[in-house]
Amino acid sequence: MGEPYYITTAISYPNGKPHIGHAYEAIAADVIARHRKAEGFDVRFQTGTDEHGLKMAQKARDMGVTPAALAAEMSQHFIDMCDGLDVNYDVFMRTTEPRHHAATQELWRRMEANGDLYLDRYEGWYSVRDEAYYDETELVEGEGGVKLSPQGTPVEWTVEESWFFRLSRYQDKLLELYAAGEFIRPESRRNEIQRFVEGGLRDLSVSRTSFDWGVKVPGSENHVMYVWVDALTNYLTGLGFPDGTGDYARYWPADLHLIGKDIVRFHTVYWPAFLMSAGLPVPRQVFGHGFLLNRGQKESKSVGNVTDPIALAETFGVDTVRYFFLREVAFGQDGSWSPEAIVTRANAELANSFGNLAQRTLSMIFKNMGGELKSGLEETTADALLAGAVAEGIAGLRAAFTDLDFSNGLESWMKAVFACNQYVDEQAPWTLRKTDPARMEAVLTVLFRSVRQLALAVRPVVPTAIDKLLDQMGQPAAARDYAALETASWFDDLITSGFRVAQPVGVFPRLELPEAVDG
RNA sequence: GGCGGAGUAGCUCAGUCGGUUAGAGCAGCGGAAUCAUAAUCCGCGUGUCGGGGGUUCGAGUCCCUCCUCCGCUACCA
Repeated sequence: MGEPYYITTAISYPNGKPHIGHAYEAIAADVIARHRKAEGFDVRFQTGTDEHGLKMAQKARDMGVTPAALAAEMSQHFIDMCDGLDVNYDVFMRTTEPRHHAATQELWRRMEANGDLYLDRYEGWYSVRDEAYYDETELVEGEGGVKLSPQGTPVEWTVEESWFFRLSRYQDKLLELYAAGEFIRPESRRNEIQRFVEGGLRDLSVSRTSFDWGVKVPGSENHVMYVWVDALTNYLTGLGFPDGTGDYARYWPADLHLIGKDIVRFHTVYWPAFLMSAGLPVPRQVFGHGFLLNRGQKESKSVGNVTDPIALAETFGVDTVRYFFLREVAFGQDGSWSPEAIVTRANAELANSFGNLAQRTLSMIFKNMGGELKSGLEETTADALLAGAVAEGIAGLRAAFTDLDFSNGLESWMKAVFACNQYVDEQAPWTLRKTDPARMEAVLTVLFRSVRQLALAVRPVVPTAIDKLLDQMGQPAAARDYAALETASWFDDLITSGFRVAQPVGVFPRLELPEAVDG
């Protein structure tokens, strides 16, 4: 067993179907998980749904179903999305599960035992019609200067009993946490949060009495917990907390919470404060990724450009979408996508450069060597240079991926692919076939080895296609992690096994631009 | 209002501690090759590095100022 590595996505609020942002985060997390597995880590990957709160209760009421039934139905859409995108999680956490209620209540008790919870009054602008509090800044002005909610409903200043968390106590400790290392990434987010905390923290209202669809406050049963206490705790529940042995002991604290930039504050201010209060270790890193923009525009129902990620994957292929998201977008920044951009990128890099390299290599071995590989062929300087270029490209990918810099990692990999195509053209095995057959065999063998290395390297991103390729190359299913890159004997073992390359089948076909893509 | 980020080739972006002719990919143009998914390889960029001012022997890279866009945050109404 390797070193433990625990990664989570944010849990999704399932009051609608998954959108492209959910898919982006899930895919990125999956690639991180697969990369770490390939590097030899003992990976635990958790995702899930956050099913409590007023909106879910309201929606269920509107639909005439119970909140629990609605939650079960909607949660399934997120499970389906993961399945459809090859997102291979270990745990799918649902906050409505009894074990989650138990875990959250235990966290609450520990915060209370530490003297950080107290009962007071929550005051704010409340809309009876919306059953929601609004911040002063959210309010709009109606006729005659009357204050209205963003939905245009009347609001009144309301006072409600609420439990409060002494967030103000944790200012210094949080600032120490930020200063110590890379707790918050990217750096721009860290700066923002740091300023926010430096500006002083107010105690946080952490319970509500205006609805009951949530985790009940221990000893205060007319209160349910504030959504973020409930939601954030899922990261512990999935490990068996409060049982401190087993998975919890092995995987907590989390190595990485991968989240969207919009919820960085909850994960980097409230969450570590809750954990400190409860006497638990805080996660090692929180990474706030950017948003995916549709032709530079945020997707929204009002604009009418909402994309169903499953439909996107069906149109272009799961591997293609995964590759595009990680290759095109600088991780941590917003990125833009369009069908044209996906097709261009996929054709240029996956189909034309790498896919065609694999195809021409395997095809020539099949046709000119009877599919049979040979060892002991003479190596030239050009061969050694190519091997070096491939090794360098792969090392670049691995280092960049460890740093969550996917676009540069894949760029490094592409440089190695380009080097291979240059090598093919310079060596021209189709000419050597007539002039120097032995050299041709050596060249094709070098290419076979290079393609294998490149395939293994990029497998976390495009697992299905790469597995199809590695199958055609006789690579054992059990030896496809990065350790296989260093295995000295694999080539001789392959020859010994009597493997022969068959007529190859392309794994990264060229794409046509579809007529239209929508949900 | 405060804090922070960004503005570099048609497009998307790199440009480390300031240092010789500012780079990559895509697109475009020309050529080579024909093993391969009409894929590949080679060659081709006179860009006001947002505007202006300054420091310096020398600035995309530092300072000031202005413009535009974005993020976080505050407040007034």
